[in-house]
Amino acid sequence: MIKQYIRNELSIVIKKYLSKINSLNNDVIYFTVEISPKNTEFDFSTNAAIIISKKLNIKPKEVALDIISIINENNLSFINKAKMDVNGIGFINIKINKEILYKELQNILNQKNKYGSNIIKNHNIENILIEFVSANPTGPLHIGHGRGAALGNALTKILKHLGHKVTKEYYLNDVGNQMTILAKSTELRYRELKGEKIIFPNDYYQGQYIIDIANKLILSGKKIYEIDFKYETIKYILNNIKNDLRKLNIQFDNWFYESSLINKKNEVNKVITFLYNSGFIYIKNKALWLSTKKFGDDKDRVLKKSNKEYTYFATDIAYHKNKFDRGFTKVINIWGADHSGYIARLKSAIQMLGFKKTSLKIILYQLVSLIKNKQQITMSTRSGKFITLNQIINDVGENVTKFFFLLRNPMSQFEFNLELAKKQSKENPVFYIQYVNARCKSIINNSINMHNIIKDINKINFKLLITKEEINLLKQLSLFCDILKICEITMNPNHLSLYLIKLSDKYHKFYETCKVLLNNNVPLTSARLKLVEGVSIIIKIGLDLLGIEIPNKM
RNA sequence: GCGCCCAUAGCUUAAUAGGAUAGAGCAUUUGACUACGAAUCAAAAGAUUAGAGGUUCGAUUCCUCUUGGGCGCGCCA
Repeated sequence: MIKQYIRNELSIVIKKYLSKINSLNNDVIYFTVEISPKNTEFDFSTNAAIIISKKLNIKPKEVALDIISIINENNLSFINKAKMDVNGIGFINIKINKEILYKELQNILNQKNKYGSNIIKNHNIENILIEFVSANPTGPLHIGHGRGAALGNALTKILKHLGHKVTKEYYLNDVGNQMTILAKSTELRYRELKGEKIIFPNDYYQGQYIIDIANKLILSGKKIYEIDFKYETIKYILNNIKNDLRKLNIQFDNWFYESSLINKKNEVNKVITFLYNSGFIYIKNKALWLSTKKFGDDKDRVLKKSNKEYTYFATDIAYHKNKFDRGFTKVINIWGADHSGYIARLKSAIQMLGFKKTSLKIILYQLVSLIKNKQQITMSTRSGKFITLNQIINDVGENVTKFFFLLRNPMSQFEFNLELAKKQSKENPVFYIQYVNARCKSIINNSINMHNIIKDINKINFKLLITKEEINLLKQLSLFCDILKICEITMNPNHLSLYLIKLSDKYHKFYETCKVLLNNNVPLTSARLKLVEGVSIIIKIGLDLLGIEIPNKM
């Protein structure tokens, strides 16, 4: 939390400054706390003076000098001293008290895998529903679903760790045309296998898995009139989807069936009535239209078709009302970019229902294309041409697959090059990080044979950790919680991945220069051992939050 | 045609609300295992941030245009 500490302390200093110059400015000031550029003796820098100078119309240099003198005159707990940047732009360079680094390491050692949890203040805790994957049960998961799955899973873990209440949900579209076509596809394949001559239409599901299902049904010995093709097909496909997710070690708290909104409670009807009474619905060409344009959509949308059927959109509104009615304060949807055009209408609808626009957060990720043998393969379930997620996991492993996604910004398009992924798997950053833990554990194991090692944290002299490599490592450790906060703000776990790589880098450098187990220096050995233990704890928490397993040996 | 998104080193990419000299990894070149695991470390080289304007103390980031790519524009789901 080191950046947060510094930020808090700076806020106090700024208040002092503002009262000193009799400013009545009460605006919230957003300033950055950055790691200082290389080749300075300072640890962090802030642009606070520049930001303030803009608001008050004073020269940044003057503001900076005033703030710096307040910092240097007072005895602060986190900031040791401050100085103006070399070019005199108005940046304030900050040197921290090393004590806070040692203190933070002690926090890590005391709290172990709970470190960083519950740093959210009570009134900021949200009850979050996060919906992801939600692939239609019309075929196996492919690589694109894997990206959504990895993202949702990691984000959930991070938000939970920070102290939010999070529920993971999979929305299952088990209604509509596509289901009818799916059932008929299986039935046709079944009859084909029974020896009938059939013509298999082009717009039916072409995949091999449909034939597999039909085969299974034949083996069951049931007569054709005894078989519920829709039920059996969905059951089979769903089972496969669950298996794939299990392989990635991803479990959902809820499987929400679209049909449940229509069959039992008729929630769709209720929502439409409500919207109608609120005056948001009109009739045109014998269909019911929702005036989503009023809330920023490109055009109005149909809720009930002229043939009396509901549209997908109508049930989706009911679904989202259902989410909020269950008491969730924040609803997160993770969608592929092909759904981007759908955001405006859904946001319109939830506002009509009286919910805040911001309580629904939609995270888009760009679609994944796959390169195999230098050929690009686009994913299409209907045509049956795709590489399944299962194949990828088998080829490159579940940890590498997940990390491959989590290392990148979700908004960047990326081509999953199968050959490259396999080739790189040996030099993959995952192993770089995991190797840190292996080295940590190895040292800790070897230390068992040493005598007089101090184990009581309170008796260890952490001030012995003074080399450049030790300090850099300690600093990196103390940034962990700041990174988690950034992941929360940006809703993007890739900052954590990058942080772990950076931490690994600092650790390997430390490992090369600072021998831990020294026969002639028990106090230093003990202190360094605790540092190693701290690193191991953070690596373990971090990888766990990303959903990646960590072996003690490799 | 309209809308959303993307473009950074040969390749894969980073940059938290506009901050200082744009960070990494792979590949290339060089050096380090008689110190806790060399799946590592040290070093070299590699960038006009697609192009052109604009906004300002300051732009990869914001605005406009151009080029190249992805996705979406149903009474489908």
